Parts: sequence; C-alpha cells; structure tokens
Amino acid sequence: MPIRHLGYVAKNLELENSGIKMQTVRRATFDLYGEDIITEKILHNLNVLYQILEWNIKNDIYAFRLGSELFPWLGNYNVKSFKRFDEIEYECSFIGEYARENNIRLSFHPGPFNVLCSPDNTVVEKTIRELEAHSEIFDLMGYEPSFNTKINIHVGGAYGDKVGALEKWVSNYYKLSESLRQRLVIENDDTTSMYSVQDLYGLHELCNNELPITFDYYHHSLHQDGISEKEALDIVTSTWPKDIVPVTHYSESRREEHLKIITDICRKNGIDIETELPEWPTLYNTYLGWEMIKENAHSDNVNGPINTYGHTIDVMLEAKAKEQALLKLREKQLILENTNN
DNA sequence: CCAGGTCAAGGGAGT
DNA sequence: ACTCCCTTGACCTGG
Repeated sequence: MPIRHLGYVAKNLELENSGIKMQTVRRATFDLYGEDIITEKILHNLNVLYQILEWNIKNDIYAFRLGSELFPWLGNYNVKSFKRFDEIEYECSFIGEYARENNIRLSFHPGPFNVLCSPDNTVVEKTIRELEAHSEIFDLMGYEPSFNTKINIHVGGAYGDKVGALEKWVSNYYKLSESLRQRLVIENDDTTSMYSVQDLYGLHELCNNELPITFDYYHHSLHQDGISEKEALDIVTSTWPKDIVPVTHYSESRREEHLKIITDICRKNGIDIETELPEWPTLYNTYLGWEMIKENAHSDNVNGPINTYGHTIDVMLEAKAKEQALLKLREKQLILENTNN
C-alpha cells in the first residue's frame, strides 16, 4: 500500500463546469467593500469546498489541497474581528469535522510570494502574517497543529547566496508561532539556483530536524543535484515524524506532453515528422510551438508511473486537468512500488 | 454572453 | 525591459 492517498489540488473541473467554483476579488474591490465582500466570498467558498469534498468522497479521493483563495486576501485582515465571524467559524468547524470524519487529508500551499528569507523586511512581515493566517484557518477547522494538515511553501529566494538566505530563513522561522511550525513544510525547487532536496536537508538540520521536506518529483528531475529519485525520496521521508505519512507532489512536463500529442497524431495518420509535417501547416505550427513552452510548465494530464520506492506516502497530483487527471491516472494504475532501485 | 484585457503577491529564468 | 513560470486563472469590462 505504498501510495496511501492520491489527491489533487485547488479545484474540481467537473463541479466548476456546472458553475460550482471558488470566487475571489480584486484588490480594488477588497479596498472598496472590505470585510463585507470578503465575508461573502469566504462563506461562498466554504460551501464550494464542502461540495468538492463530497465529490471527492464519492470518488474515493482522500487528499485535497485548499487554494489560498478560500479566504481572499488572507493576511490582510483579522477574520476574528469580522461582524459575521460566528458564521465563518461555524462553517470552518463543520468542514473540518466533515473532513476528519471521512479521513480526508487537507493542506495549504500559500503562494510563491511568501518569502521568509527576503532582504525586504516588509516582505518578511507580510509573509509571517499570511502564513499565520493559513494556520489559523486550520485552527478554526478544529485541527490540532500537525503535519497531517501541512502548510507547504518554498524557500522563495536565493539572491546568489543560498547559505546566507537559509540562515535568514531559519532566524525568521523561529519568529513563527509554535502551531504554525508544527504545520509548515518546505518543498524542493526546479532550478539550480534554488533549493534541491539536499539543500533542504541542510535547512531541516538547521531547524532542529523539525522541518519536514515535501518531495516534488518533477522539480527533482529538473534539479537533481547529483542524487537519484530514490535517494531523494529516502532522504525526504526521513524528515517527517514517524507517525505522519509524508506528502509528495507529482507533475509532468507540459512541453513533453505537447510533443507526445503531436507525434501521436502524426503516427496515426502516417505523417513523417521529419519530412512531411510541413505539408500540414496547422499541425506544423502547433508542433513548432513546443519550444515556446517553458520547461517547468505542468502538463494537463500525467502518465506516471509514480515510484514510491517502498515508502508509504500521500501523493498530490499537480496537473492542469485536476481531478480528471487523477481519475485517468488511477485507471492506468501505473504506480510502482520498487524497493530495489 | 463572451472574448479579451487585466490583475495581487516575490523572485528567477529565458528572450 | 518584458514575459512566463511557480501558488491558481478569475475578475471585470467593453462590444
């Protein structure tokens, strides 16, 4: 049973197509209407979330990442001071109870703008406020602080000096509340200037071995830093407490998916890519477009296999096609449990 | 009603 | 300097 829960993130396309979707507001709207519009959106979004969880249960999906837009402009207000806080609190605890009763694992992934090591103290202060606000939502949902309800971020900046940036990160990490630190986890990056699994293991040690690492398969493939996927997974799983199942993120390359679609079409129609493709201008132009796709862009769907190397983990799929991608992957059943290699 | 323009946050990479 | 990528496309407006 190597993958315990296979989950997806942020939204459900099927429900969205039937008009059930999260809402947010622009800054100007927030400034104009303040807590009234935020309250309205929060209550709406919690209702949508309930329907997503309900859909997930029906489809045997027991892990879901909450989008931060659940509470629009989180970190810019104290929800406890809102006139209708009672209602928000009630709905939150209802959701939390519902998720716990059904054994659903929830998590957050605050945006890439949360940078604990920024040289700009205003950014650090805003980051701390926003992360604490995420943690407080889990409090409202009735969760004890735990890595079961993780709040996942990246280091966020290197400034050409990873060591210095990490030192700064650690000093700010200890400014966070105890509750937040019992939820906060750190994820590996996809570029060499940023943080590999090994870099983060160093950070884990600097944080008294209390900061778990979320392993992102695809990011690792783009920034391996000299270690194999298996070695990386061995390392990251060791950073989680024994009684908590580690979480990993899984996605694939949009560029390769694009290329595969074109080559499949060509193969089916007997078109030789090297010599004959230019005779089909539309297809050819689409083909040429693949190089424009950024290397780190995510695909719509994923093919797997996801290799757990004998570890028991939860896997969050980060695919544009969301729950549809999950259903398709599950059909393919391409999940490996290798313990050797 | 819908397509297209625009947006709120920090940082890095590619052009 | 500008655009894309990451979290996550949704909001808002003009035709």
